[in-house]
Amino acid sequence: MEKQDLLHNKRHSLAHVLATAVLELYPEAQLAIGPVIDTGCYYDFDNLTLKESDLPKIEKKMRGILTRGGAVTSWVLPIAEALAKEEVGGSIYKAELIRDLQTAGETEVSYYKIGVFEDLCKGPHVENLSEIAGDSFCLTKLAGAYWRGNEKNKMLTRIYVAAFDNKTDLDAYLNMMVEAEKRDHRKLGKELKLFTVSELVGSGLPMMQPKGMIIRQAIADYLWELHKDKGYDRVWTPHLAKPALYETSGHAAKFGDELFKVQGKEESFFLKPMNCPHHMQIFADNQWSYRDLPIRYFEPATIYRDEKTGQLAGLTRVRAITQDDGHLFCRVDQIETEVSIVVGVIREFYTTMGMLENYWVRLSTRGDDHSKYLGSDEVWSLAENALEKSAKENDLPYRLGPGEAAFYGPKLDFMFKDSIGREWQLATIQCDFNLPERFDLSFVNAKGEKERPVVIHRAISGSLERFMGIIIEHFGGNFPLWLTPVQVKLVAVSETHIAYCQELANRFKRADIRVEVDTSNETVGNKIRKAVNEKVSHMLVIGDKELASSDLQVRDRGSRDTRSISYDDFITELQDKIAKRSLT
RNA sequence: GCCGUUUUAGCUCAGUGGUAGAGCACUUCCAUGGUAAGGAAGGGGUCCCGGGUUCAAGCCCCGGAAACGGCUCCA
Repeated sequence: MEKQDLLHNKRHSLAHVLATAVLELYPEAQLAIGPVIDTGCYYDFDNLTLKESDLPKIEKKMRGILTRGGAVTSWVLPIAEALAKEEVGGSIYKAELIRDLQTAGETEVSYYKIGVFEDLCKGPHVENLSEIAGDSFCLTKLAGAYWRGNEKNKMLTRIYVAAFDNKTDLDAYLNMMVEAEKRDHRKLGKELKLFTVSELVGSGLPMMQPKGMIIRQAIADYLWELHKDKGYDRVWTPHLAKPALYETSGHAAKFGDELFKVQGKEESFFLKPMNCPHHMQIFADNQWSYRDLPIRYFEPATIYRDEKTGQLAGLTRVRAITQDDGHLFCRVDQIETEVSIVVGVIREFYTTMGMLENYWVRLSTRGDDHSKYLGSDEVWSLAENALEKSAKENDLPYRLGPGEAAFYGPKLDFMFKDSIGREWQLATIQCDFNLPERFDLSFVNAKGEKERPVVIHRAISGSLERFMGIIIEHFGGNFPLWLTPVQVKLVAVSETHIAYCQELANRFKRADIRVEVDTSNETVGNKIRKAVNEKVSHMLVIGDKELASSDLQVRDRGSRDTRSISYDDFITELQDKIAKRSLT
């Protein structure tokens, strides 16, 4: 048997062992479902109220069951018989699963018996529980989870198990989690003073500290630089609009709960939850000829969404979101060219960030439930086909994502991996025939008739806040030079060297290098330690030796040694790296 | 929003119903230093908020907020 399959079986059997342990300790618990996941397995229970402090005794019970060991046996029951058995036994969740299998055309189902515990299960499992090492797993977390993942259903109690082949693999996994925690953007954001959250300001409303703003602005500037020679125009839109705007667009009906309402003296407004309707009004205030198209608007714009409190998180899920938003108004025959231009920008941006490796693209289409979407079937196939064709022409590694479309149109969603392999949905290109219809947008075609433009919605970084959170973790706080808040730190050995440090700092500043001088009344060792912890790109300790020498002694981030370089060469090196947005 | 956990000094955290603590940071003084923590003194508290129990609450109970781990959602 393949090693992977064996691990899968161990995890699967562990889910059953977990269920056995829970039933032994809490006989009234009702079983729902217990599948295998990437890092182990989980089991969902109803009629079970647990605290995290209950997990150790469940874990202990599981080890006891493994120690007793026992062969695993299985058999098959006709589906009607199985259903009757579960219904008589009062297992409502198992009965529901069986009824679904019945509807799907199954005629029989299998059962597995592990020790004394029987469960409906399609298998496969280990042959004997003795195959599972008692120290190869641990219970990691307790969570609520809706039955069948549907919010309308009852919330069950879920216990997660981390499970691997052996203790070494388990420890490696747990260790990786600890490493991931070290680069958590919330932790680094605090340590490096990049951003701040204030309970007084509000939940989901982080603020940029000066050092965080340097990074954010560098990204925003770069994004505009990537667009300015590609026919884009900058626009600006206010942060409020009358409800009628979103009633027209359909956002009010779709996202009503999540729009912030602003009450004026006489009128009420919504804080804008997105920019497309505003941009469409800018487009609409012109008489466009087909010769003018495409029209391309770009605006890094802050929008506001009243997200449910439980889903707010650091910078990655906030209530004030700054999108690097752009809307292209074009003819149908221009879609592919425009998509290609955007794909080019995306590739360039993510190459610079060192994230283009192993990316993939989801062609997000309409799901089966068409009531969730605007517009006719014809228009949707037109849009979906246009995007698929563009994906093929641009050699995008794409897969279909049914049900993942926006309510007004299909999308190409770009999924990138960060430096520790986590995947993020970032850039997006969306093809929209519906909002132009709703806003009655038009241009005059070659025949002198009014024609409806297509709108392509696109974002490269997605949101500046979220993207910042992601690159903080991607770089682990060790930003490439062009993004580093402090590019050069000067450490004065003693008071007598401060004047020279200031003079040197001014020369760096004139060369557009971000420099800081540590003049504090501390030992040199302590000042060096602080500079290292701040993750500055380059550090120069300035004392008598440097005063006497024409060369600089530079200590680069990540190195414990210094190198000797002339002032001019150093400046050239820095300016060159910054201009190229070099990753190293 | 739902399930679970957490909330004590600027930061990281200890504190077991009986006078509010440590390390780092900060201020002052001494030390004038050479590539990851020099020494001393000092200042700093709405123990998340609101109720309750108790002679007495940071600690126990109830309600709420926020953060975190999940679930759900994500234009």
